[in-house]
Amino acid sequence: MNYQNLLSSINVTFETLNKSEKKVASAILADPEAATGSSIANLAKKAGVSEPSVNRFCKRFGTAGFPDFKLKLAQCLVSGVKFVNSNVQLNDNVSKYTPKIFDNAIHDLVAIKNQIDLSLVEKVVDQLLSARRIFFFGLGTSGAVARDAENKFFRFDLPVSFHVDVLTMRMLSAAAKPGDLFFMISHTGRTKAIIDAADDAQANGAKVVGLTTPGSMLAKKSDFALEVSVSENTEEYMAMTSRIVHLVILDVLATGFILRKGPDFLNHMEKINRSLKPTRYKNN
Amino acid sequence: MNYQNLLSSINVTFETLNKSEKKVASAILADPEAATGSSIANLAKKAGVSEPSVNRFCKRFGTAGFPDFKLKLAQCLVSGVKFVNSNVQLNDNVSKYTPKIFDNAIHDLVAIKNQIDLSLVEKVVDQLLSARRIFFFGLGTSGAVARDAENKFFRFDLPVSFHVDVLTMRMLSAAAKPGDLFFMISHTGRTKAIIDAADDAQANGAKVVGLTTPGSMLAKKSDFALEVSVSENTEEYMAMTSRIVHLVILDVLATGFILRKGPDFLNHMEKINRSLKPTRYKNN
DNA sequence: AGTATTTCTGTAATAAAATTACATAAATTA
DNA sequence: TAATTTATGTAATTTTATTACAGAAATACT
Repeated sequence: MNYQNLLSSINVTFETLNKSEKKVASAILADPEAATGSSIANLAKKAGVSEPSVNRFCKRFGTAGFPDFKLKLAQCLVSGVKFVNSNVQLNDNVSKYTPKIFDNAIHDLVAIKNQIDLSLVEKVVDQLLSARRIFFFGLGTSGAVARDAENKFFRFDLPVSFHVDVLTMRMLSAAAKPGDLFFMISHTGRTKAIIDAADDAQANGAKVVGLTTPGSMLAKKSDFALEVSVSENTEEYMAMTSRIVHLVILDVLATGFILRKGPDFLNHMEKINRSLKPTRYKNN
Repeated sequence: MNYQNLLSSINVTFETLNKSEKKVASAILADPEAATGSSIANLAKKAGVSEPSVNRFCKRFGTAGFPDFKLKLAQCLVSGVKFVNSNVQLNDNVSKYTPKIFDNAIHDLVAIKNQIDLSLVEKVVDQLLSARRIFFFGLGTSGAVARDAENKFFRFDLPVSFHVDVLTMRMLSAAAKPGDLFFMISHTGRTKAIIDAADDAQANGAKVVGLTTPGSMLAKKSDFALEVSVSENTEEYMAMTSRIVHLVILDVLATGFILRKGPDFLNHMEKINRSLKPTRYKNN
């Protein structure tokens, strides 16, 4: 259990709590700030339970006891992220929905940061380093992510391309060869065109990396599945946080790539950055 | 006294402290993390002073007492630790650079969440609602953002398009009309093609929204400047957090748009979501 | 220098807070 | 319905923090 999302842990597990624990949870969620300042007796009274119930509650959430719980709660509040009730409501005004949208993104980033399989990251970096060619495939929202990925990775002196056209995807995967890397981006992991392309690519001896939801079809198929689970309901009004997380994971992979290439490689990167100078007006 | 920099307060005022207070300060500064976890007796022992001395020390720094002091110290560590040393180093391994990349993105999102001008958000939503046509312009990384924006806004039954081609940009801005909205995305805010297009569009009576760095050329020119400042040095190893923030801001705008349209509009959205069903395999 | 005064610091008592052990109550299962 | 498990509270204990006060150290003043 990580202190960064203590509040959201409480929120998420709320339904699994028993009666008195729910009372404690409600009391804390109602005013987390206040909870960090009050004594166990006070909070117990507010929640309408006994002091040991509060204590047990704290331990259930992986803290040493009440004082430790308060400490970690206080820390999780400082990051400015309140996960309580962060779903957008129909009657929200701008000062309500704006922080919620941010909080959702922040929340998911924190969650994935703590969940991400580091050895898998390394393996994927290995694949990127050794690939003969790299294809980023994505449709819809993930198409924008694929484009961003290409925009990042082409700088690495790699034969890389992104594709958002299902016919091109079919042709490329049908013509795949060992050494090719197909980097499939799909939030649902059920997009037919992507799944079919993954099948074809693998049948031809190419490797498939999937950036998708845990346990999805694509995740199961992929040689390397980067699984990203985002909070529920964030898609209701179209604020997809999954793509945000996908982009950051691609940043991580790109960073891993550069670091493995060593300091000399930075010259190459610098050359590319310099090339943009004439496209920009001077400052002021 | 601000708790956010309790640690630095201790540091700054160190010389003005008396003997036993200095001992306490040293003990805390030596290992602040440990201090947040220890009891007053423990810390007193470690510092070589009596317990009331520790207590007095805490009060001197504007806290209610030792527990309160620990709480605030813990909070200041959360924000402090993150900003220190969150830049990727050349010798970082995967377990070091991965959280740093995430932290950078999280940090910037938190910062912008607290800085964003809500009335400006509303104004831009107004513009989006009333625009005759909407164009998203962006190049390079911002091209992917523009693509993502289009992917979001076309669902709103709007004449919206995104462009990453400078010739097309020129032509569109040259042919702009009052009522058109040009949504310019540029991290640097100095990209010639974008600036030129903004000039042309405005000359033709169209409105320009800029999503860019504070005080940039584009920011100054824009009728509505959504200014996003991200932490320095994040671009060194190419983990651009600005585009992440840009995407989230576009989410905010999209959300504002939907909410203003009211509940009936959700049917329209639902229709679009349903349309994707045949493109996906069934779950399992 | 020596006394007075202020400031500092620790001891010991007190108060507050948290935890534990245990017993009873509630819920679940057989 | 009885047996068993799980949940919860009471009361005792332990830990922790604070306060009041007194003695020590430092400073200021004759």
